[in-house]
Amino acid sequence: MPQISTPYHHGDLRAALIDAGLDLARTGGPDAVRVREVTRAAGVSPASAYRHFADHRALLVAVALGSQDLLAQAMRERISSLVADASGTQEQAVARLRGVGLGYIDFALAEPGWFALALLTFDPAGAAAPSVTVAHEVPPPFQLLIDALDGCVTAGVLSAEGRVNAEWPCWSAVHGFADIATRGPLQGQDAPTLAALGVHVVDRIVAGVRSR
Amino acid sequence: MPQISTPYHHGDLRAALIDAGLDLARTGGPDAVRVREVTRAAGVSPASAYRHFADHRALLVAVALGSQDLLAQAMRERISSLVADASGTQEQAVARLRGVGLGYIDFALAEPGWFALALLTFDPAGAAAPSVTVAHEVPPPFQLLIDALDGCVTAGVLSAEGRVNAEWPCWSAVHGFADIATRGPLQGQDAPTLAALGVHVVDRIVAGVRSR
DNA sequence: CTAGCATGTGAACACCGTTCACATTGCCGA
DNA sequence: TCGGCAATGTGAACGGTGTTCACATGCTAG
Repeated sequence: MPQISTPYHHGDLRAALIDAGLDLARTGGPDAVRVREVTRAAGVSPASAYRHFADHRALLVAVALGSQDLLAQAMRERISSLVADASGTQEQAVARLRGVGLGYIDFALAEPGWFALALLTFDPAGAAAPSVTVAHEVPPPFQLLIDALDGCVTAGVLSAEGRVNAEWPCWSAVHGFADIATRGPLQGQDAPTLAALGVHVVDRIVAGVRSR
Repeated sequence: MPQISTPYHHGDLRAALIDAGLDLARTGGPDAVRVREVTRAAGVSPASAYRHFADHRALLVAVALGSQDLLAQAMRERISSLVADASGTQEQAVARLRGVGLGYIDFALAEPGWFALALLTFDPAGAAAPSVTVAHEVPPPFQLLIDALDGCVTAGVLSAEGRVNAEWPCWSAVHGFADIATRGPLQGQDAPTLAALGVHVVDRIVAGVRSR
């Protein structure tokens, strides 16, 4: 975690506030990360948060970046086991593409609170870029998708023509399903059903992108 | 609009509050429909809202149902011009399916505030079913998708095997793109680009569902 | 050792959702 | 016709929120 300010009175507030925010968001979603609750959980005064964050939105974005890291980490672990498998590159490439989508969906189903919070990170209006240029220029989860699609091109399962703008159908389908399953009409369905539907969605969109 | 209570003092508050809520939500999204603001816009005391709605959530759901109707209406108008076209039933069926998806996307892009509000309707935890059984059992926009897919089966462009659970890939892709374009990284992109990407997403998911 | 500054605090303000006793108004039966 | 009743609207209040500001505290550079 990029931490510049040296610990003074507390030790490292800012980090402690972000951790408390992650705890609250895990069960309560984005609405649960409130200035007063977070500072209360950290055993500190509400006003102290404003020494480290400009306002409530800045705190929210900081916690959201944390949950986005968790999402990216879960996706990487999901596909790491596949890359170790040294089978044919064609199958491997599409397996990685599927793994990216399924990792995204699995994380959303397993941690809906964190997932809903991570979505705030994709909103450019909210993610204030600190001064110059920064990491998080393109969100890590999205970068994993781009890499997987590029891998499909080099492996020959996707033509150069089929590659252009392929990110959006893929991300749309996977993200849309995660949203529907998490906050929409599929909410509360049993886990096996949701997992099966998730696989179905990924299979259909991969087929659609390849059919070109 | 289902309106049971007879107008007493005001004329028809409830309806006036819902209208005011729609006005506020159009520019400000779901967060803008607040009890105090809505009653203020209607020129009435904040407490008066509680004669017609149990709490803030109930008011929000009522306004969301209104915006959902607007969404369904926009989608119907989008496909109505296609049904008039008496060409081959195969092309007609897939054109209707595409029209449903594009109507959904176009509405989201044209009215992001209303669209974000309409999403609340798909959440079963929020849409309180008044007593027995009701309309809105399955949301009208979703019903349009189901009908379009069934039409593809009868027209022969979709096998019975390919039809099962086809709603979810379709809705996921279209809804996911609408969400990404509205609140995500595509937010603020110019309209022609978004429209072209929307067409691309719809084309890919339709191809994916047909390829089975 | 001391001056200065980063950090944490307590109280206050405005806004929000919500409740409650009370005022107003239309309707319906005697 | 008229009186009462129930439905509707009101003003003030309570607890919660984000946010600010003067003030207290304690590390650290010189």
